[in-house]
Amino acid sequence: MARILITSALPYINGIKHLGNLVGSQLPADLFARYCRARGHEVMFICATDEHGTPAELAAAKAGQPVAEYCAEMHLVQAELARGFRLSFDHFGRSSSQRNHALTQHLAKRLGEAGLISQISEKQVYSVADNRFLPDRYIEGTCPNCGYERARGDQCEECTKQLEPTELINPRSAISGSTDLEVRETRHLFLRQSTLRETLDKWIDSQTGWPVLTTSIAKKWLHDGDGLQDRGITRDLDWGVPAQFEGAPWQGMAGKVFYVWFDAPIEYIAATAEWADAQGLGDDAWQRWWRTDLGADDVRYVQFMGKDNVPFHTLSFPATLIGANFDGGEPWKLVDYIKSFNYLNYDGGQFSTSQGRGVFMDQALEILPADYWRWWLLSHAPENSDSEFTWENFQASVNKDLADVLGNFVSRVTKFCRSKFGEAVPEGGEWGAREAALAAALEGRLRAYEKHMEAMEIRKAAGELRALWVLGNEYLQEAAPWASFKTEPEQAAAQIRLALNLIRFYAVISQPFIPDAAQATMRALGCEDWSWPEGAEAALATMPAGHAFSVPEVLFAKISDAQREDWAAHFAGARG
RNA sequence: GGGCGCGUAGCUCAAUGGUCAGAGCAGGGCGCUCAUAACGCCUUGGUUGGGGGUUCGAGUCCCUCCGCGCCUACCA
Repeated sequence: MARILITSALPYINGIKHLGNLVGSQLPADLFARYCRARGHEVMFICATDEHGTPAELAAAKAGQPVAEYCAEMHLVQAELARGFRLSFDHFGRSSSQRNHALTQHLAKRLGEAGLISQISEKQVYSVADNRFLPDRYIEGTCPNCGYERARGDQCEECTKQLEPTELINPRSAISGSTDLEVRETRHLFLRQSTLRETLDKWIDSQTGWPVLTTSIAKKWLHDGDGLQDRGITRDLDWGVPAQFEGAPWQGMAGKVFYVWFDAPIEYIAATAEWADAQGLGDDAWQRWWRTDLGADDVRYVQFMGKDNVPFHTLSFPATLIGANFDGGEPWKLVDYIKSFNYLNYDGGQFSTSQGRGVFMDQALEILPADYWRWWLLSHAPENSDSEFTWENFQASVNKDLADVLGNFVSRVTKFCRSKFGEAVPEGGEWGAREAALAAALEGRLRAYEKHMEAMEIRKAAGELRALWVLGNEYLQEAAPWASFKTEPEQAAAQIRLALNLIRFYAVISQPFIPDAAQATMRALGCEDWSWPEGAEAALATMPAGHAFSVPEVLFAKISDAQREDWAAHFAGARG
């Protein structure tokens, strides 16, 4: 048994996430967590909402709510959707928690003591009407290069030229449209991660088997241009972790908060502390996952995220943890493996939150149960390149894989048994060569499935799982119990006894992908033995003759052409 | 502009430099009748984006061209 710490990138608080977000971090993390638990490992699976930053404040303002209230509500909404998709977090925290406030300030203080924090004064655009400093992209104006009138302060989307906000002609606030802008001086804390460049470089080099996507992005940031740059870790905002606090090794930061990308990853740790609090446990309960001097030395830590999050997880967060251990006093657990994902596109374009294009988590659950989405998304996870969602492909995959191959197998076996032997595992007969061959084939594919799951090769694992389902149909076709029943009912009984146990076998191994269907199947079988099959032969004898079961409801109803067309039209345009 | 990646069957995707480039779906044929008109077997389909090179051997390595995507440090 191993101890495995799993974190999913934190979903941002300002709205409901779409399926592209889901498949890029939370869903594959859940798959892995469920698999690890099923194999008997001790798992800590952590996620949280990322609640700080300008977009959260603006979303709250738009909703006419105080930001704290808005975040509290949206956190509940996201937590409910996570439950809807059966995301099995041990704790779903909030980056605005007291635990995160305390830990963020603690780590910042340690970094200050290590000499890794500097103060830099810089000029930023301030909007008088909005009463706030504006991030570059919240300033709009005419592009000095191409004349596009809605160019953003960081880059013109029309001609792709990178800009400084002060270069824009007729600049205005993208929030209010106000042109009452001025350049003001402001001081901020910077994380001197440039001094850790070599350390980070060596650390990344020492990792083996990381996805190319992960290492190439990290290397780019480490070596591009002048190399890794120091990064501002504070902002002029109200909502967040105050950068000025008792015992801080600096002055003059009153009214400022830490930048979200400083405090968000720290929330992985803080959320584990929130978990311990919720369980009524002491600090040692979470420290044994995060401090290698306090029990975490045998922990394997795996992170899941979309490619846009890679720089923060390969560089700034490790820099924070390494820096905080400058004197060897606080050895924090660093990540062992980063599984990163490309993007999922929607029917020829991108999912778009602003344009309401694509399917969002709440809408998805309104039209179909979670398992349908879990299966399609995971079996098409964008591991090697961006992948694409189309309704035709979704309908075809779900109908064929779930309804025909798996669902119909359960149906044909249980109904045949009910009509010929009644609703109990039949007795009599013996295994023959065909049954032994099936057991061997199942075991071979099961080992391959396990290998892919352990390597987090998600699409390959899904393919192997499907192939395992197919073996059942092949066996049934060859064994033909409907024929043997007429001549040798004992033989048919042995075949069906095996087939019923095979259904349980499928429920157990499929549970990480389709937990609800697995539950429903086990309930119908009246079986509570979820033990992972070590040997196929023994696993196929779990339910003995005489064990009562019932025929389950149809596990997966098919998606009709009419439904598909309806949804395709409905989700093409604006949300709602 | 710079960097990274991708381009393989109608579709979605596989293939440590090494048999005839594979699988699922879709298409075609046959079989079965337990089952959600489901299942099984067989089968059609490719100049691996174009061109050049290295090699005994290239989907894979190098160069070049075409097309697409992502990142480029103040969105998170």
